[in-house]
Amino acid sequence: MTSDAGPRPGRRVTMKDVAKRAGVSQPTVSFVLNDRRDVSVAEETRARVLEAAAELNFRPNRAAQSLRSNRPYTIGVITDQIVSQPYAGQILLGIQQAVQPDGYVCYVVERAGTADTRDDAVSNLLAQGVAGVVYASHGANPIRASRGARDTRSVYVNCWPHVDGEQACVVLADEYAGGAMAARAAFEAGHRDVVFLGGFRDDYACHERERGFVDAARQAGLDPDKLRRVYGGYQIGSGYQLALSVLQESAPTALVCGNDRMAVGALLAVHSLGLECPRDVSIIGYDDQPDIADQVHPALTTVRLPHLEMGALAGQLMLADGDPDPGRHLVDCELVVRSSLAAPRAGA
Amino acid sequence: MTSDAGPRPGRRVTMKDVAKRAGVSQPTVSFVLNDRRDVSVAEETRARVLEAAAELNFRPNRAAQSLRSNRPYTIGVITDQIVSQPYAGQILLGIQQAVQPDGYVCYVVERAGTADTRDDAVSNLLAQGVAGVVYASHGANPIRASRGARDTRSVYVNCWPHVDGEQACVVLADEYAGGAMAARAAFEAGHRDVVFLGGFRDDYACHERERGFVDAARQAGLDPDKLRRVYGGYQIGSGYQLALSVLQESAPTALVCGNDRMAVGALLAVHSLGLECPRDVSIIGYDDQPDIADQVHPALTTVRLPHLEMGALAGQLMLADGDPDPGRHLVDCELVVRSSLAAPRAGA
DNA sequence: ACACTTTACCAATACGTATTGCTAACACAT
DNA sequence: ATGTGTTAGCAATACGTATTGGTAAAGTGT
Repeated sequence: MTSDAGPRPGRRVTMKDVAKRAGVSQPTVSFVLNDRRDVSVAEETRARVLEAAAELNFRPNRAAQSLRSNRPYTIGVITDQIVSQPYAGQILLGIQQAVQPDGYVCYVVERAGTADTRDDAVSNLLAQGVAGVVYASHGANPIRASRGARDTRSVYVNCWPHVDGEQACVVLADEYAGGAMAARAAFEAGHRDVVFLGGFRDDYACHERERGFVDAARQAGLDPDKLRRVYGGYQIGSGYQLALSVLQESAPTALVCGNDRMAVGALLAVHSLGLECPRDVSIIGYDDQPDIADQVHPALTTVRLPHLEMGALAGQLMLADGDPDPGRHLVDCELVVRSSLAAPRAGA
Repeated sequence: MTSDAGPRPGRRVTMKDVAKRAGVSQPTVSFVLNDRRDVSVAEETRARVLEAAAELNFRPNRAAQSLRSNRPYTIGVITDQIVSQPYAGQILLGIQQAVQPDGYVCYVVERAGTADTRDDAVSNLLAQGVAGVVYASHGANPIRASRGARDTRSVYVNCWPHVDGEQACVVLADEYAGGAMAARAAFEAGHRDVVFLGGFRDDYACHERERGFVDAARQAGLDPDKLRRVYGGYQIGSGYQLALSVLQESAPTALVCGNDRMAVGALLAVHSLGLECPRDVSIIGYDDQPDIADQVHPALTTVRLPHLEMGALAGQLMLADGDPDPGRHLVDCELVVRSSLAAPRAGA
């Protein structure tokens, strides 16, 4: 008969139930389960408590914990259009995996819509009493912290506070290194006439990647100013048009694109001009967007953005003791080699 | 001096603070704020309480509420790869918008990874004590409810329980009507030789859409068995290959695709054969995937999946009194007309 | 003036956990 | 035997809210 306990059956198991079963008091159970080594519990008692808790499948009531210790086991995640972007989930997943071992869960709020509904959502979130807020955006950019959230612990992923407070904790991809990586791949494959198809010119990511491109060109012994650099809008259509005009104007052997969607557009443009990739033109993307980069023909050589890792880092920073480590934390990108990049033809 | 209250400054405002300011007891505050009309409170007192609460910007402590009333203001959302899919956010957003007015909050758990980490995540979620769980998947399919969640109120979005319990509450897009809608658009534009480029053949969505396609053909006075129907895998590459072989074999004037990515693949195939869309071949997608359907050239005529509405419905069902209304709740899709569909050339 | 109902409010308590004293028992040295 | 320190454990309490069971005052009908 292992089932002597079974309290009021509809209720969840509480510490009191565990205490009764182990023949100790409720505080003792609390001490044991929280591994409070500063208060002494006999080893044998500890074992009995742990066993009882396991047998009853005890789960602490987070509401009671939060109430008592005034520490909510909840992290707010405020996103931009990010939720509607495919890589958004990666960041979220990274955060979750980082905080889950400590029993934390994420409350996700999309700040789409009007400013009103957004502030509603955020204040709803703060009303719940979160341990902190992670701001995550779809593209690295400044973001306005919600009013009322100024005194809340905050971590910014892929964005940063709009005001000039240097103490903000910011997690970013190392876009400069990523841009250099993409460009270097082209140069090392032997390309000399490489065009940079950037995204929004004012964009942080675009700017950094271009810096990387320029420095990589220099390192390859080329004059960056001789290489064309054009700008568009991160969409398939933009990539299509930019590539079309670039290819009609001259005959570069490689295109380094602002992201994978632009690369797909470039691919369409190459096809529509009767050329072939990578035989006539190599194409390099950015993002490693799932179901896109690896699915087009030819599959894209691209730079993977470390969204999972960025989320994980944000989660760790959020849980760290004291204020989250201020400053910019850069996470490395990774070159993903597929078939859209090849050596230029001998004649080129 | 409006600031006579300010209790211990670091603390959140509680009902006691409001009570003191309004000159009443804490229970009275509770009655007023919860609009408990069954207990009587003088109109004048009620007003005083409301004013005090507003002045102090009182927010109820959800942890305390949950503890006392044994009702967690929390809904668990368990997703599949959905978080890494672009439309996932739409479902989530829909749920949130539906439950937010009631003060509920969503905990999102991605069940990616091994079965172990998944069960960990889910049990973590249940340990928090959620009011219910919404299962959301990226493609309509059966899903195995997590063990330990069997007695929890559940709503399934875009999926259904793996076991044959008829009492499950399921929210699905009306894929049959959507498929018919897509096909009808082609037939009504004048196309006769239309090919169905399906996704996974065993897939629920593919099956339903094909049923819609067949019935729409019949209604258009065509013999469905004369129309080719081929199957692939919902990816760009699959659409590319299917379209390529279909177009090389005969000359259909329209392709009805399993989703937008397959449609993009089909577009690539059309281009690579030196044809033009929609002049030579019309293409119809499915999903209305953001940044894809509206960005390719030509922009895709497609069927929008009502993810936002499905999420909202799931949220409503979750909050309904009593058990969630069992059965399949179908949500309508919507035809989105863009330029990839045109009338067939006169000669065709 | 009396009983009875209604109105308006409050004191007390419960929810499950974490923490702060306190007590009892024992070990050890004086 | 006495003091001192350590170990092991529990009783009591606090967190903020919702609910139960009162009580005092006012109103109503005779």
